[in-house]
Amino acid sequence: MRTHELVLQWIEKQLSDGDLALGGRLPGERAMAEQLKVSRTSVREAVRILEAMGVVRAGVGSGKDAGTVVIAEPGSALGSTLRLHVATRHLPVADIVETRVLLESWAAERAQVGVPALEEAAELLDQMDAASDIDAFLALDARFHVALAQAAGNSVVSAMMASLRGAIENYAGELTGNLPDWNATSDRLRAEHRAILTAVNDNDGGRAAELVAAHIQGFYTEAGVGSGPSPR
Amino acid sequence: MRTHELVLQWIEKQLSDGDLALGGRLPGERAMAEQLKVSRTSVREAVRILEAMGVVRAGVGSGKDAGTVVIAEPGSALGSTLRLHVATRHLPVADIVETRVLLESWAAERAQVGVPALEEAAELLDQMDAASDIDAFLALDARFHVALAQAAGNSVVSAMMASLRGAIENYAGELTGNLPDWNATSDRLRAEHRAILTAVNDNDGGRAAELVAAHIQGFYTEAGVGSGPSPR
DNA sequence: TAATCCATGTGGTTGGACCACATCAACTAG
DNA sequence: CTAGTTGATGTGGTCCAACCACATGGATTA
Repeated sequence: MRTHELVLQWIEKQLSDGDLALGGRLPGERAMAEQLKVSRTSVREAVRILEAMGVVRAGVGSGKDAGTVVIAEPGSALGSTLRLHVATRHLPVADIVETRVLLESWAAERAQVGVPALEEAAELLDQMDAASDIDAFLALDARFHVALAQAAGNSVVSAMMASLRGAIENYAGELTGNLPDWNATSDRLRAEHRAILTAVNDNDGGRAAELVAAHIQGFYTEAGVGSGPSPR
Repeated sequence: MRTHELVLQWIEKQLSDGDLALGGRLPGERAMAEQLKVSRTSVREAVRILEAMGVVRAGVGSGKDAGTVVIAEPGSALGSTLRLHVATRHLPVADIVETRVLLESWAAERAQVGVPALEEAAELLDQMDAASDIDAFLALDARFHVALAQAAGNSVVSAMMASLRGAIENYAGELTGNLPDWNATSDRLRAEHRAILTAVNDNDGGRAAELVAAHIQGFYTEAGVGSGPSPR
């Protein structure tokens, strides 16, 4: 077993045993190295991996944001992983879109009316009406879909949703340039968003799921993805 | 931007541009360090992250298994990430089980008859009949479910399925000790597996999906998970 | 009293050294 | 000429010692 894996094991045990909780701080790199009888290099390699997994965040200096603290951001970590595998052509974009339809439909069908995430989703729609440029619109769009997924109350589904969205984020941004009429498209997307949220708030899960599926597939089909092999 | 992130960016670009393909070898750590004008340490940190993401595999020595090779194993990488987040209590086991039901039901419904994965699944069932100890049974069980998921032809769903299974693998192993009668349980599981595979081969996707959902939920319910808060 | 300076502790980076390992070519003994 | 041995080579794995940038907070000073 390699040295940095030993460090990883030790930290994972601290987490499992509850000795290290969310928001807690890891010992300094030098302290851990001395305690585990390994070099600081190996400790750093382990911390790097945890950072890539979204389990910790490292900050320099001293005070509030300093040190290596335990966080919980599986979404961005999974997103980076998926993005890399998309780059290797091992994961086709079409499969990611299909999976996104699957997860988001499920979430829309089970979204619980009255949770904070739905209120946030409604606010985001208002902001999208006022959004001027495409990038701002897409950023709000991403947050809307994540909020919708959160309303179902399954943190794993939420995390995977966010990661799928993140994995093809740049890709989606490039696609908008190919659309024939962005204004028309954005108007349609806005209307579809409203319809989805209305269906959810009416407790019509089945309809919400159908609308979500059509919404996502519609966008990528219009942009030239979703049917046929991945163009990337 | 930190130095190792620069290296990551460079490698990701090599992958995106196709200069580095699956099965290809990265330049040696010393060569990359010199080329990118960074220290070998930073290069190593980047390689570590890619290794944790299941994008590369590092091997010492020389020859066939030596050097840093591009691979594609998102499943195990995502599994490790999820396992860590379960350790932080951020991802409840119940949510993972629920997500697994979602993905596997979907896959069972869309499994394509005649693909190699289904043949492998059938062979695994035969091996499970001969499995003596619990661990061997569970290992074959895991492979069966992964094979079933692969039959749907969506690599993202397959990878996520494998990762979910891996994230709670140890957990599932511990649970079997709490079962009242393992022999009875394993007989039931075997029968359910046969029924699922039969439904798939009969092109009865709906029934296959129902059977899979009941199969997974049944196991975890019997073992004391799936309802109520996570016990871990 | 208020502004400044510096000691302290954090992660970030570097260069160099050495190790274990696997291969392959050159060499040597038969 | 063949078969076995040996050493050169190149890979990742590990460690060390030093230095940097940064943020804080207490000591010092105007």
